Amino acid sequence: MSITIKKIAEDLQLAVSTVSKALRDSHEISIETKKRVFEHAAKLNYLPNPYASSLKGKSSGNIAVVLPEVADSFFSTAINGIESIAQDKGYHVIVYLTHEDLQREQSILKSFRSGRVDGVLMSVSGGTENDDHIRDLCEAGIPLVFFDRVSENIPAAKVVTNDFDSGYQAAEHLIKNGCKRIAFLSMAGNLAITNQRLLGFKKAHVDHNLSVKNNQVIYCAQQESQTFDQIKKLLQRKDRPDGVVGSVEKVTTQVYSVCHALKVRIPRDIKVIGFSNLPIAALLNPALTTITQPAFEMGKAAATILFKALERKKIDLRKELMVIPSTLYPRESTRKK
Amino acid sequence: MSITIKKIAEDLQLAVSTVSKALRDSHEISIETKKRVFEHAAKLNYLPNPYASSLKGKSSGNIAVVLPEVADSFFSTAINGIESIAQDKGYHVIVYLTHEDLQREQSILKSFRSGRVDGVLMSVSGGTENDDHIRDLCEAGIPLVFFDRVSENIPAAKVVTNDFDSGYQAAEHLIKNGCKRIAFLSMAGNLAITNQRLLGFKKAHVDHNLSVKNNQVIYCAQQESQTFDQIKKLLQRKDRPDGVVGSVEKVTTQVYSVCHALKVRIPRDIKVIGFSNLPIAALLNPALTTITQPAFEMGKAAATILFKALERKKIDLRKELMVIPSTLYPRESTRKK
DNA sequence: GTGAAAGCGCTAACAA
DNA sequence: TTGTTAGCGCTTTCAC
Repeated sequence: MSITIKKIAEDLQLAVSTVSKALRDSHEISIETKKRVFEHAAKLNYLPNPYASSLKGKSSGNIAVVLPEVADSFFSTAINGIESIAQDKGYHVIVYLTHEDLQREQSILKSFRSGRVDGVLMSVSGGTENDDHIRDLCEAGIPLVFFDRVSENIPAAKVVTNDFDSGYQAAEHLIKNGCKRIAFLSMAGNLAITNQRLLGFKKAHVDHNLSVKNNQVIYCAQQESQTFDQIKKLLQRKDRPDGVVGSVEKVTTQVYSVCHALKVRIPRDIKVIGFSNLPIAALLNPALTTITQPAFEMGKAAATILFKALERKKIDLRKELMVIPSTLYPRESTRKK
Repeated sequence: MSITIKKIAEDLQLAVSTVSKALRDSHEISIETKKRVFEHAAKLNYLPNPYASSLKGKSSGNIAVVLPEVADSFFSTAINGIESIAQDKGYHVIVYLTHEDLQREQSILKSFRSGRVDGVLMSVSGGTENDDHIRDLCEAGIPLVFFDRVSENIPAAKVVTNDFDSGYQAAEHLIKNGCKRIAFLSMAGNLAITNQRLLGFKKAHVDHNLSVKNNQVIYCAQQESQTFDQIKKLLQRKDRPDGVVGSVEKVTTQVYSVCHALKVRIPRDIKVIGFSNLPIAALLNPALTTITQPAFEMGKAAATILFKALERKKIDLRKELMVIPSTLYPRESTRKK
């Protein structure tokens, strides 16, 4: 069996409580005794049983990261940021994937009320029309920090990028490069993030005296093959758009696939800009103009806020809102001529 | 405070043990009582405290996934596979990143002896020259399943792809398409996986009466910028290779970056094939010929083996070895003419 | 400065 | 079929 405090106590002819205190470097214990305890513990490779401490203490040493998916450059980079902070703090990161499924998200969040995790970082799934489960979690007193995909009406800490501005910039970039009929590829599910981007997109049109027709906004399905078909149909219209904004990475790469399949030339026939964190955007055919989010920083920031709340309870998470701007990288896919 | 068994017992005028048994659907308890307990528990939203059960039971309900990094299509897809199985089994997935750093890997593995996780899935880091820490973990009796990047000499379960064959195929593919001087981009750190691929690569050369000079094999640094410089130097040699095999994804995309920077044309000046799980390989400029590993399946398989071991202890993990073949997708980057 | 003992929430003998 | 009790490993009063 593994080494316990009891074993150390016996070996050293001390009481369990003395060893416990010594290990936590309590001032009640003499230097001498502490030294003996530390040395013996090190020799035996003693590791405290996390469950015993959690049962008493109340803190599990775990945080949850709830994501729609992980095979996406934004999320995998964000995990990196989160993990870097968590490792510093000695916390453990439990990853949960919702696959954009509301039911799964609900049952995952519900399980957090068991105390397995001390706090939650989350990017809501696209299927989340209903956010009672998130509200319940907050009301249960479990610290929650949203990042990227937030649930707007819930009073919790939020780390986002400047979505409205980015949508505006994306549209303006295309307009300045000569586009007149720009399609916006959103995602099904009424996400705040894509809504904000769409609002910015529309505002840019207004400011440049262009109108946005309803059929220029496409709500892409979660399923890849369906999205492909939707985009295909879009590009086969007789009034085919001359520009496209992809509101999330998955959708943007699909535009490329469809263009390749239909032999629609980028940027000549159609210009493409996408929200994406792909490190290889510049290597695509043609190089993809991107709005790139500070994924690593956002992960780090969200984790930092969460730990601040975990350490001293006084912080009011409801008021925390952090906006970290994205960057537009112009590349071949939106070149003017 | 949260709902406990004791609370349920009091409400229902039962003993805690009765409630405990009822909740586990024990046959000792009457249908009637079970029904009352279930209903009341549901009404109160009772969730068992995972620490209390773990303290007793011995099983934590957590598994660890130890990875060099997460921003890599192979690993992020593998996590998907792992998570899908874990969610089925009601297990929680704790992710640990080593960043290819031996020390970090050591301290992470050491922490597992505390019992926080019931089992470990791992892909070893490139810096792992020394594997005592892994051996120690196994000897501590914690079930371990390697996937993809295995430590060959350690007697633990392994899920790999056919690395030797894939290396062979990669080289042969280039040779058949006219390459005479093929470089192999390995990774620093003596990984079994890249070694196997290299051996296959060499064997293909022998079989086609070609020799492999030492300077055709490059051991790329962990640091991106250094790798870039190494590849740059390679492509600036007067006897520049006419083909390149990238043994891991990170290295392969770097070849593209360097070619773009140096205006070396693919496939005309140099043909490129890479081990990669990038879903957008076909969209690169030019479309990248890949050896694609069954990442999702490998993750799933590794998790399945681990859970088999966790459920019935009789399985001998040391003997488990599963080989799932990769697929070569020929694309533009290796086209003959 | 050190030790004895209670108890965190749950499970599993053993009793009734 | 149900209840009593001990104990998992640790922390935390409270005595000594």
